[in-house]
Amino acid sequence: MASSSGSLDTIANSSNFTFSTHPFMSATSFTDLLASPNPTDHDNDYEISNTRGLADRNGSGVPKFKSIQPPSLPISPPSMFSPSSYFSIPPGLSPAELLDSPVLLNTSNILASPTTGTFPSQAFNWKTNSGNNQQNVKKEDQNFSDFSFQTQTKPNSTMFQSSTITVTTAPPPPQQQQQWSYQESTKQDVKSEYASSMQRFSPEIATLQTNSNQSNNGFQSEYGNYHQPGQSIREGRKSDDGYNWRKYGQKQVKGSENPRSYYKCTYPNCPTKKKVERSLDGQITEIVYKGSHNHLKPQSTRRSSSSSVSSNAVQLSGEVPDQSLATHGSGQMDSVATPENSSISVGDDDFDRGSQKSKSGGEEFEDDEPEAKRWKTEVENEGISAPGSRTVREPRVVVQTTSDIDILDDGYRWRKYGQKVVKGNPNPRSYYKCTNPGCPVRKHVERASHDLRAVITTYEGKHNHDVPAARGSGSRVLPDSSNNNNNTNAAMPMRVPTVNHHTNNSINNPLRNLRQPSSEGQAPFTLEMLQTPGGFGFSGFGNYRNEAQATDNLMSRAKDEPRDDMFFESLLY
DNA sequence: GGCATTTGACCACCA
DNA sequence: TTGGTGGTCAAATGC
Repeated sequence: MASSSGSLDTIANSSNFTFSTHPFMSATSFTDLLASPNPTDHDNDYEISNTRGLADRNGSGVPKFKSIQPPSLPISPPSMFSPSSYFSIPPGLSPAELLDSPVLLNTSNILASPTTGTFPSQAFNWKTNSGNNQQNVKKEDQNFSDFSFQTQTKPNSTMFQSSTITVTTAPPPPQQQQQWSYQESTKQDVKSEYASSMQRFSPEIATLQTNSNQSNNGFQSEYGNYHQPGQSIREGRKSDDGYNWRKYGQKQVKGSENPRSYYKCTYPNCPTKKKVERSLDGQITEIVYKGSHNHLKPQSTRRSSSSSVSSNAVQLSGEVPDQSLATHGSGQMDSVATPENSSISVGDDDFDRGSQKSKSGGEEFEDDEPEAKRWKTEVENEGISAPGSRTVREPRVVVQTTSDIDILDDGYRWRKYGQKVVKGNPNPRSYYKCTNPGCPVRKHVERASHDLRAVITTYEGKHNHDVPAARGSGSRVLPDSSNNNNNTNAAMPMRVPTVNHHTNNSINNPLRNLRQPSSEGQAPFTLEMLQTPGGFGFSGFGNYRNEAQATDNLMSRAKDEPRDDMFFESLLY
């Protein structure tokens, strides 16, 4: 429902953001690229799982929908072949600034869910299957830009990353491909990067940008990282997508001649996994991500090892000693804005849910499928595991739905039941209900109109049940047991007690929220809120005033919320 | 020595 | 209940 409320037309029409025609782009259609004899060269190709219902394959075995570049693809260097060159960025305006620009932010009313980062399904509809590739050409072009605007719904960095997605989605010229292979000489790396980006793009991982400066820094950092001459191949493999992975298994799956490798994120307690399927010639034919990173992307400039990750953790703990922050989301410290990676992992339930939605044929957010089955289902639904269905497949990246997804933000499971743009805020407000039977608790989330980096989460009602046990909770052990005030489930990433019929403004007091989760356990803030232009919450709370302003506005609007809910209730029930 | 990868075995899920 | 399959474990191996 809400996921489909977006309008591509709206996005496209409202878009003031234009793509400059890249020399290569003009020479090669997107579709052509997709049909490239060397699919893996288009590592930027990836497929979003939640487009499953939209994406399809033609009979030729070549996916009709190519991957779009993951939103969080590290900002590429400003080289002439840089993806960013696809954008027409006004002189003197940095990409980050552009992203911060109200123009960009306002170009689309289709915002990702503040909590889940969910985008309207149309947002990823750009790959909608249609009959043939030719038809897709224009659609791709159209949706191409649409997609970039969809990403705008994310906070700054997300938007920026999304923009990157758009860029890389464009047919990369041979030269550019080499440029894109910056991080690794291997095609795999690029794909992985896309996948990783996708991860961050996912709801579970709300990527946020602290400020333009940081953005720029991150830009440069990423750039420098990927051009580290001293990076060893091995290192590159580990950090192909910016995260560190450890291969823990490989299998020859039925129905495919390609071996499937299983990787785990090496970050302690990070549940993220991915499986990579490679063709016999070593080209990646499929990447499926499962779960979301609950940590920062390791500094790629450093050796890709746990040490770099640890450094991030230290940074986090040092600047944000608050446990609530650290536990918000997946139960561990989510990403923190850093010059390199101003992102926060909050949850990628959006993508997951989207995929689930497509799987369930309309029912949103069904997430009861056993985790073990989810991988399988994901693949099967994609039609990629069907024997004989693939010859030379386009590399694909699937953001895997995880059972954890819908509990990441506050420990409870939520079902989205509506979305609406309320007065005073152009940003849509996503409405959620607790999925526990009989539980009256609802919440709605929206981005502040004044500061899209601020997210207002309002809870209503009180949970009449405990925090649901996290599926696969066995691995979800909090790094600090003290975070788990409610020992109902030690594996729970975070418990967020609700407040009895009291509207909680998430950004009422960012500082308070950040440092002190309400005694009532409410988790009014989101990590995104912390990502203010000044790196709020991580860099000295430099932009607190903005937060306060947004809060004021939000507070005044909170009064209308009950009626909004009623509105949806009337519509949906 | 530390870390990642390999690979056979084991486990869980499902039909 | 059982076999097939996918996912994970963990010892061995390599870098």
